[in-house]
Parts: sequence; structure tokens; C-alpha cells
Amino acid sequence: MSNLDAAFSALADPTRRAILARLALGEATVMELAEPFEMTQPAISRHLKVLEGAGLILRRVEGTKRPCRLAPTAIAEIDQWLGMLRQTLTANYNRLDDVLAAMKTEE
Amino acid sequence: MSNLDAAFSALADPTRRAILARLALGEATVMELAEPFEMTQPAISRHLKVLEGAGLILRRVEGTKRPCRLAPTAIAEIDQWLGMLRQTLTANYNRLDDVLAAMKTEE
DNA sequence: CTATTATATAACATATCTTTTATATAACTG
DNA sequence: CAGTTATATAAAAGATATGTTATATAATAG
Repeated sequence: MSNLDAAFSALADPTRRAILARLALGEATVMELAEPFEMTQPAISRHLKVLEGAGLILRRVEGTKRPCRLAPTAIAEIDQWLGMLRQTLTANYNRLDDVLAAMKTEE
Repeated sequence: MSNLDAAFSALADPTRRAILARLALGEATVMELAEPFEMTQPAISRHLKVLEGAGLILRRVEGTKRPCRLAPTAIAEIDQWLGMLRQTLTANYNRLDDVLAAMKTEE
């Protein structure tokens, strides 16, 4: 599975996106991350494993705790891929602008 | 399923990303999109359905053909969500810069 | 050392995804 | 109209994902 497969796949789950949103506020332990969800701890541990496997989060060992944080380079690869689409879409928008401009000129 | 669920989920498949990459070059029919893959036409039709459901592509009816193209607003929502993470990660990078700057000063 | 806390792993049920084959539909072609 | 082309849909098989309960492990507290 490519890194992009793993990254997009990880982002496809709302629980995992919520976890990332929480981590955007700062480091948190597994229990802290699990707390807001109506879901068992093993389920959260799995989600974290998926996020880690996708390179989206990193974990430290701190005694019996495993604080998680966002991986700094996480989004770079995703952004790079999306960039390809963005370019086309922007070009299309510009083309649309041209058309609109032409229509105005004709008035 | 939220739009983001659908969008990220759609992007998680390499065949679908390849289809989007092809569409970034311009409109294409189902058969044209299917051609490069070692996969049956129904499989491609399904992938297209997934992409359409996620709002990533649009389709016209042109006689017996259904040309597909990228949906102009496709990436906006994704970008918006990623923006949240980007902000944090950028902030962290800046903090790292500060640390590095401090280290240099101490030398 | 024992009990507790934080987390991980295993086994399992269920649901969803991906693909295939077979078939339907609808528009062209001659 | 008959045959062909472009695409969609259905049924079914196999793989993968998600969650649960039960249990293991490892560090800390007393």
C-alpha cells in the first residue's frame, strides 16, 4: 500500500479526523484521545495505529503513557498530490474567467 | 457519510487517483479511462460512481458516451480541512525555527 | 510484592469494498 | 429493423475495515 493510499484511507474515517483535530491542539495520550468518543479504548488504539502507519502521527514513550502528536511532514505528500489536481482546476477557472471576460466585452 | 468521508475515501484508491490524474489532462469517456487498466469496464464504472458520489468528478451525457471531467470545487473542501492541520504544523515548524535560532545564538 | 493504570493484542462478528461474470439499456450504424 | 458500441446494474466471491470483549504487558503506586 502506497503512502498516499494509507494517508487518504486514514483520513477517510471521521473518528480519525477528529483525533487529528484534537492533536492539532497539542499532544495527547491514548486515554485523553479516547475520552470524547463513545468507543472502547482498543478501538481508539487501532485508529492510532492506522494514523501512525499512515505517517500522520508520531508517538513517544513516557512511562506507561504513549503521548501522540501530529507528524510534521504529514500533509506534505498529500498536498503535493492534490497540487496536480489544483493546477488543472485553477487553469479551468482561469479559462472560465476568460470566457466571462469575453462575454462582457461582447456586450 | 460526510462529504469529507466520501472524498478522502475515494482518494484512497490508487486506481481512482490514476483516473483523476488522467482527467487532469482533460475530459475522457469511460472506455478511454478504462483502457490503461487491467480491469474490466464494470469495475471502472464503479470507480467512477465513487468519484462522482464524492463530488470529485462530473459527467455529461453525449449520445451513448458519458464523458467525465474533474469537478471544479472538488478540492476546496479537502483543502479547507487540511488547512487546520497545516496551521498547526506550520506553527510547530516556526517553533522549531525559534529553537534552532536560539541554539545558534548560544554558540 | 500486589494492585492499579495505560496501552496493546487476539479472536471474532459484521459490514463494506473491490472485482468478476453475466446481463440490461440505450444510442448509433448500415 | 439488426447488429454493434458505450455504459450501467446485479449477483456473488473474496478481502479488508471497524468495532466488541477478553486478555496480556509493562510501568507506577502503595
